[in-house]
Amino acid sequence: MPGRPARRRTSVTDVAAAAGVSLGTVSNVLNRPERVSAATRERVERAMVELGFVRNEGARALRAGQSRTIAYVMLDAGNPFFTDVAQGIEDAAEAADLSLFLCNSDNRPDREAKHLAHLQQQRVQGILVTPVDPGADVLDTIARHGTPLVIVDRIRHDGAFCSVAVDDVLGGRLAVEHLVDRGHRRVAFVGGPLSIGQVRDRYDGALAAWTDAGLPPEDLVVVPTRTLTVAEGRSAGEQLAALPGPRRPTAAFCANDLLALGLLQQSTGSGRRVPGELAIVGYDDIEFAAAAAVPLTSVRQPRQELGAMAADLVLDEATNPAHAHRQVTFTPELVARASTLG
Amino acid sequence: MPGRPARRRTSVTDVAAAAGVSLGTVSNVLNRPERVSAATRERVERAMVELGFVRNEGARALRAGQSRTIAYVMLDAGNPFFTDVAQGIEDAAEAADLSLFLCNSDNRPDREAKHLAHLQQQRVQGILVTPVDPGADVLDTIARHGTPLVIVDRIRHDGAFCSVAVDDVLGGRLAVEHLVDRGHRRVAFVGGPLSIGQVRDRYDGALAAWTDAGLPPEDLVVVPTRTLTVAEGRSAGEQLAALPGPRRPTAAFCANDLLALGLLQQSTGSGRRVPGELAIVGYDDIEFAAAAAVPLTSVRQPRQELGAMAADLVLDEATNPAHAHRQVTFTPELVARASTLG
DNA sequence: TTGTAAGCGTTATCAG
DNA sequence: CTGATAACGCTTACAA
Repeated sequence: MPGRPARRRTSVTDVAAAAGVSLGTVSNVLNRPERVSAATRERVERAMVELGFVRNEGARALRAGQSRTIAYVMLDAGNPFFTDVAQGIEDAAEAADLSLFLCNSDNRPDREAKHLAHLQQQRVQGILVTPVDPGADVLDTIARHGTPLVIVDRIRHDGAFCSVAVDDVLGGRLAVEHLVDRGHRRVAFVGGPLSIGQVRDRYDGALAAWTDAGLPPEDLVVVPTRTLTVAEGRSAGEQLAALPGPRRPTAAFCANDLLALGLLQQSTGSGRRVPGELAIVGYDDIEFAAAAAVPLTSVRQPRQELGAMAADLVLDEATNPAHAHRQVTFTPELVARASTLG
Repeated sequence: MPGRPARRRTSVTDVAAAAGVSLGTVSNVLNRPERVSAATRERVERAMVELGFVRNEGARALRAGQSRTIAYVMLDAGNPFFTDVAQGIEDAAEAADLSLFLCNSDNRPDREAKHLAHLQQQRVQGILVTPVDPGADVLDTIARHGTPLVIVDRIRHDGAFCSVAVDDVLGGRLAVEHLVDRGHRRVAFVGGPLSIGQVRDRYDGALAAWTDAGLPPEDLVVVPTRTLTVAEGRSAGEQLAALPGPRRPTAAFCANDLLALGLLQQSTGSGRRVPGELAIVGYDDIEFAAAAAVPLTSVRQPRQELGAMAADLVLDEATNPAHAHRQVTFTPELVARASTLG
């Protein structure tokens, strides 16, 4: 078995030599084939195949001064919400003939910073990011250095970047209005930490709807969580179960679907009927929400549209000299299912 | 509000001019700082900050002849199994001081091919891929052109690449042995198409265990699916429910967890008790498996280890002249939970 | 210790 | 329509 192919790859020069033309002609075949006679072109193309020529994108970008790549730095690749957003970006990128690279910060600021630095060194055309902290200085630094950057699913209130997000205050409202409509008068808000803008907004919307309905604020019980994960949802369920009967909420609004699924599992697993004894509303409407054993009522965000819009915005910033930053907000929608409709 | 920063970014030359040194010195500050006097170095570093210098990785790689990036082309970013594999790769890559780009083929051969082509044009150090079709010619083409390539979670039987996978025949065995142990004498295998190597192997292992137990092959009923998704799991549930009582299996082994979750949901949703009337075993042990309303018995694959090993293999192929292709196989493990333990 | 110059692979310009 | 040449930003001998 022979070793790997030699270290140096074949270049336009090699192709030119093999085809008996100058390298300018090879470049023309690549970039303006119409300027080359059919015969020559064919000879060059044959040489390319024979030599296994692969264009060096780095050199090309170096010369051109810009690349054909954008990137999305995800907050949590394990959360289906973000992979759906990524899907939307991918489709938009494909339509614009751009390639998309995905990176996962996994909620870690250090990893996020590393990815961002690497991407700007790669001179990608633009960066989409769902940041750990939308206020973080790294983001400004990237933008200041000239790489277009769009914030996805978060808002930066100073308008320093384009951003696309969903109206989470409204989403929180929808969830609680639904529960109030179904007759619940003691409801838990499960989620945290409130320092996350999303969580804060959903809570604010929830509280607004609650008081608008004339209900006492103390009957909207906050069950704080450390993260937005299934495991934390389970432990929230234990906390709820520990409350004395009269103080125990008859419904819970969870800040995302992972929490809701954890809560659902803990509840049914320990014998509480859902929605009979505890109604549950999630947030995001990920695929697993509908697929849960008790299909989950959830607030749906237009995930793919979110991604597609973000892609359009970076592209505009990268190519349109008259670009102005925009904050685009989408409207969420409540999807009622069995977990509240018993 | 001023427009974006000027098109041209500051280069080593600019930094050199600003710091009053030659560009060679700037490069030394970047690459062999010990060769530069402290005073000069500091002057250069200050200039870098002031000018907002960002190293151009494309140019660097061009000159160096190699990049510090590897990539993983995922089969389905929406399947938590693959994001966990990616997590393992990311950790290994970080340890080796490499950056990882993720791409998602979304089960589409055309998208896979596009990503692979783009990556080899980017001259990444190596490519990890879970291919739509491990036998596809594109893979050979990549390798022939000199980019190290490792197949993840699939096997290429001709040994043309390194690969890491899990012993799926054994996994299938474990699942069915467990069910037989629990007394089941009529079992469904839910999964398909059998043209997918994984599915085929799991089925073969299941059948082997079944006949080894002295049970008649026709009592291991195949319920074919078109894809490995939650939706197909649900429709498999409907097919099972439609079978006349005596012909209806008392347990199902699903080719992955998404199918199992769909089946679980359809079953409990239509009033069948799990595991009382139908025991269910999944495959992959994704996080949602344990979090399902009836926690799912599943065959666990060492996902992170799979990813980490794959990263080690590409790295070896990229850097070790004596590299020889290896097929690494991991051993799966059955995790028994409520869905079979009633 | 610092500076100079060549070259990585590509593309665009401009003269033939 | 073709071919020589410069330039993109960086690294690395090698010279000063």
